[in-house]
Amino acid sequence: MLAARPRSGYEIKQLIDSSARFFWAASYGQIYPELKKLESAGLVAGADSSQGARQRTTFKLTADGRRAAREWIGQRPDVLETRDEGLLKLFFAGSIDRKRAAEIARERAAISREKAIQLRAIWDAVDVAGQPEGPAAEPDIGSMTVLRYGIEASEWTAAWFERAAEDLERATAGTVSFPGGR
Amino acid sequence: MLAARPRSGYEIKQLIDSSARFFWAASYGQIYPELKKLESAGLVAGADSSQGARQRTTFKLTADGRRAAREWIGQRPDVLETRDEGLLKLFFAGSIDRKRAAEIARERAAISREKAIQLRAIWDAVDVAGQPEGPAAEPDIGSMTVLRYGIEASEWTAAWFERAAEDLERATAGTVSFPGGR
DNA sequence: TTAGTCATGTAATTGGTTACATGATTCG
DNA sequence: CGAATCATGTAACCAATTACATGACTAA
Repeated sequence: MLAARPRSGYEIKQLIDSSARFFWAASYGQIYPELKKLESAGLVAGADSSQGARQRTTFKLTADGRRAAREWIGQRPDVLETRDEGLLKLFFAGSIDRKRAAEIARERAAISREKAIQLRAIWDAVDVAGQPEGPAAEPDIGSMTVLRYGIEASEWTAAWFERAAEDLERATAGTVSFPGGR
Repeated sequence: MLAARPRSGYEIKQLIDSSARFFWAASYGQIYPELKKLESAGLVAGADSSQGARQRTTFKLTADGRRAAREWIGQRPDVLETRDEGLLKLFFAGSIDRKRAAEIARERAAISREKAIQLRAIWDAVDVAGQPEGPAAEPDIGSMTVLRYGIEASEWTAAWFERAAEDLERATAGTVSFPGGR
């Protein structure tokens, strides 16, 4: 995040919450100590940028830091972890409460639907803010792609679970057979 | 997992690794201590089921445990966390290494493609094993739904990033304009 | 004036992984 | 006979959240 421009810990947190949160969250308790660690490793440099009595430290990448970032981005992505309580509950519905399965699927659909709405709001905000500065602003292609993915994946997922809920309703109501199976 | 039938910690880990891992992972270092905690809370009961000299403890749900499970599954799913390094790298590509964006998208697609293949293998294994026992076996509807979701979502994601990689290639090669934008 | 936001930070705790240690059994 | 698998467990460590503490500035 410092590669784009110098920022304070507070700004980093804000930026995460308004964009990266849906695929990589972070808290102050992680950000501030990490900035200190990076500074003592010589990868970032902090400079006081207080406004009057309100304290503020902005950090920028050092040459080493920029090199480390380049190296990191050059490596093949590896981490892909998910904790999805909706899937977990659906997974166990059969052995704990069979008839709740459809309801869980519906709730899971709602979660994705809400997420899609939130991400769309971010998209619209960026879209409006990004334009007025002219062609030089160049809305960041990578982050916009990620955002688009977030929106479309959430919508796809919401539709998937809505459909699954219908199938499950039919299956749990009458016979045990599973429509669309195989 | 104990709601379906009594299991040992080892079996729980196996079951997770062969099905739930993709949306909720767990390690021995988590499972064994947790079983002890649940036992002292009276939610599960362990019984020795050693075969000869090979030790083995199977745990089953107590009445309280079953009640707790029902209560848990009755609650609306809440946790939905993701750590996706591919998205993270793509997000930063613009400020660190613009021309790597397409490559990252392609790598991200490959990750989802591999996942889809793994999940398909599980599906096929369950499908074969589940049938011979006749209609009484009743392949668990919830877990099969979850598995189907995993497969289809992974395939959808792989296709999405493949397409995004093509768009990014075109965008980074020539002009800065973003096809398919908005 | 007060609620909201800007701004930084730490302590306690949680949740989890990795690596290690041990040993039995089974199958090719 | 050796490799794989069954089986349990702990210690060290790491990553991260939550809650708390502090205080300045700003806009209604």
